[in-house]
Amino acid sequence: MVSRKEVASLAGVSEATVSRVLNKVGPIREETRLRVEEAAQQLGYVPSALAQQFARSRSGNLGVILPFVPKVHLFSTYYFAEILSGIGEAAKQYGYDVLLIFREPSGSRDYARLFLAQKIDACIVLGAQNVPEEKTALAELQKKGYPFCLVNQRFAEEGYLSVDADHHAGSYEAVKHLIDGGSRRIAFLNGPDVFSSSMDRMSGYKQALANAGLAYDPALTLLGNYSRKSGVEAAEAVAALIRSGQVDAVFAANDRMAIGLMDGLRVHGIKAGVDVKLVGYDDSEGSVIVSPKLTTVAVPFYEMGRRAARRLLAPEKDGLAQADEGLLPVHLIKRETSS
Amino acid sequence: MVSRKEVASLAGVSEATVSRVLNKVGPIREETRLRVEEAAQQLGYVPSALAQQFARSRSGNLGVILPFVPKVHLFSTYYFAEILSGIGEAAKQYGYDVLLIFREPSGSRDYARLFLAQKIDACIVLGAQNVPEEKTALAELQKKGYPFCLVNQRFAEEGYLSVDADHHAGSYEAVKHLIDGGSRRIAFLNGPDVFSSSMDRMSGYKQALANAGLAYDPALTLLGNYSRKSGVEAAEAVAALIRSGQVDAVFAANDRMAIGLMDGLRVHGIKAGVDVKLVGYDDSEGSVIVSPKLTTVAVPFYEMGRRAARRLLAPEKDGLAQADEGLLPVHLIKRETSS
DNA sequence: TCACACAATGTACACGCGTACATTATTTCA
DNA sequence: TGAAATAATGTACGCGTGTACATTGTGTGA
Repeated sequence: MVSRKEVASLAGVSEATVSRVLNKVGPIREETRLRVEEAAQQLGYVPSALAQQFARSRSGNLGVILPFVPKVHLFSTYYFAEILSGIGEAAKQYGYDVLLIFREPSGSRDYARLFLAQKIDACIVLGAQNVPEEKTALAELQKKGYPFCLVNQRFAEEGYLSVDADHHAGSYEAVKHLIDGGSRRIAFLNGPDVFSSSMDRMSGYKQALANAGLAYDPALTLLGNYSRKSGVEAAEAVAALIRSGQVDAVFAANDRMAIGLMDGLRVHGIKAGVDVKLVGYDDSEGSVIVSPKLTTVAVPFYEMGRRAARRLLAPEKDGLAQADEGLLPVHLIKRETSS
Repeated sequence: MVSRKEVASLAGVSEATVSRVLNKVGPIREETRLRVEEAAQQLGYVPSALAQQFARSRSGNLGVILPFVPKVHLFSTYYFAEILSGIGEAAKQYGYDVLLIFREPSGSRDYARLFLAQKIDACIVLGAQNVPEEKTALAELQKKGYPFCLVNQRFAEEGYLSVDADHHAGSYEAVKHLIDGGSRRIAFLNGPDVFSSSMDRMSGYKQALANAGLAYDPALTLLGNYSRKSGVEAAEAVAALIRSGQVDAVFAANDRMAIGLMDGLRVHGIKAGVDVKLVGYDDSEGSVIVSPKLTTVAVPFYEMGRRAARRLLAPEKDGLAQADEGLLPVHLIKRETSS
C-alpha cells in the first residue's frame, strides 16, 4: 500500500506539503503542486479514507435507517427505492457516502449509538412511527445534538427536522375530485395513525367533506396497515357498505391497499371504476398496471429523499435550508377508477 | 467524548486491559473484567468505529454497487430491493455495514479505487453488464485480489465469484409449460445480451423448443430492454405475428416487459391469456396486480443477495462457500395468462 | 539596504485503538 | 520449596492523516 510518505519522498517535499496539495489548503507554489500531483499520479496514490476519517473525526457517512417490514423482505419497494435514490444523489453531491442501517426485527432503536461510535455524521430515519420507543430514540438524538431528519413523518410538538409532503392537500384534492364527480358517500381506508401522513390524510378527507357540506361519518372510515392484504381484507366491509347504499366511492391512503381492495371487491362482484369510484395514493408502479387504472395522488418521494439529505449535508452558506422548508406539493392523477 | 482512557482510569487498569476485555482477547481475571465492564457502562463508553477501523485497517463495510437506471430513479424496485434486503441480513450477521454505492450516470466504474481508499472490504456488484468497461473494471479487482461478487450475472470465461439463479431451467420450464398447454408458435421477448441471464433464458427457450421438436425461428425473438416501455413497444410486432398466425404464445424475459406487452396488445385488441398465452419472469409485485394475473417464474432474489454477502463475509471455517455454490433454483408460478 | 509582511514549506504531534512484547503474579509439578 | 509454566496485566508503538506552529524563502516599501 502506497501512502503519503512515498509520495512526499518521490516529490522531494514533506508529507505536510503533499497533504496540502491534495486538500488544496494554504498557498502552494505552482511548481511544487505539479511535482506532488505528478508523484501521486505515478505511484497511484489514493488517500486512505480510514485514516482521513480518523484524523478528521468524521466518518463522511450519512446513515439511512430503514424500517423493518417483515412481509416484503425489505421495503414497500417503490416508496423507499425512490427516497433512497434521492438521498443517494444529494449525498454524492456533498461528498458523503450512504450507510444503510437495517432496523432490527426486535425493534431496537439505539440510533444515538451510531453517532457515538462515529459510524455516521448524520442520519435519515425512514418509516419512523409515533410510538414511545421511537420518540425516546429521537428525543435522545435531539438532546445530544446529532443531526437527523425524518422523511414523510412529523412529530408536531417536537420540532424535529423533517421533510414531508402535503398529504392534507393531497387527500383534500382526492376527495374533492370524488365529490366533484358526483360522489356523496365516500369511505376512507386509512393507515395506522402512528404515521403522521395518516393523520394528515384524515384531516384532508374531513375538510373536503366539510367544504362540500357533507357530514363526516366515522362508520365510513376503515383501518388498514398500508399492505395489499389489508386492502383485500377491507373489501368485505366496503362491499357491504356499497350494497347497502352507504358508500359510492372510496379513498384509500395508499395504492397497495387500493389495489388490494379492488381485488377483494371483485370477488364480491363489485368493480372499481364502475360500481364504485376509487382513488389511491402514491402513484406507485402498480397504479398504472392495475385494471382499470387507478386514480391516485403522486408524491415526490425522490425529491423528498434529496431534500432530507441536503438539509443535513448542505453547508450553511448554501442557504438551502430555507428553500427546503415547507411541505412538498403532491398532485392528483386522474385515471380510470374515478371517472 | 469518552475514550478508552477514561474507562481505564476509572477501572484502575491500563488501556490495554480495557481493550482486551471489550474485545474478549487473552485471559482476563473475572474480577477485572467486571470492573472494566462496569466502568465502561457507567461512562457510557462506545468505542470509536473510526479508530477501530483505522487501527485494524479494515472498514467493516460491504459495498453494494447499484446500477444507474435513469428512468426509475434508482432501480427496478422489486428486484433490487429484495437483493439488497438479503445482503443486509447477511451483512448484519457477520458484523458488516452496508455501504451503498450509486454508480455514476457517466458510467465510470473505478471499483478498485473503493478498495484502495479502504472504503470497503468487499463488494457486491449489482446489474453488472458484459461490456468492455465493466470487464476491465472487474478484471482489475480480480487481479488485485479484492473480494467481490456478482449477482445475477456471470462471466463464464473469467471465473469471477457470482451468485446466480438457474435461468436456463426457469426459461425451459416456462416455455415447456406453454408447449404442454398446446402452444406451438412461441415468441420470445428477451432483454439485452449484456446480461448473462438473457443468454441463459435464450438457451432455455431454445432447448424447450428443441425438446418438443419445434424449430427455433429467429424471427420470433424480439429484443427489449427489461423496461415496461420496451414491452409496450414490442406489442406492435407481436400483434402482427399473432394476427398472421405465426405466434400463439409469448415468453417475456421479465414481468415488466410482459406487463407492458399486455397493455400494448390490448390496444390492438389482443388479450393476454385469451388470444395469446403469456409467461413473464421474476414474480414481481406487478404480476399479481395485473389482470389477468401473469404466469411467471419466481426468482429467489432475497436469497441471492444473502448468499452473495455470505460468500464474501463468512469466515472460511464456516464452510459455507461450498454450500453456496451452484445456481439457485427458480420455479414456475402458473396464473391466468397461460391457461 | 533594512525591516517587515507574507508566501511556502518543514517539523511535530494528536487522533483512539489494536497488539507485540515486557513484566509481574499465580499456579503447577516434582 | 523451587523452578518452570502459564495467567494476567502493563508499556510502547504503529496505523496514515490533518494541522498548529516553527522555520525559511521572497518580495515590498521607504
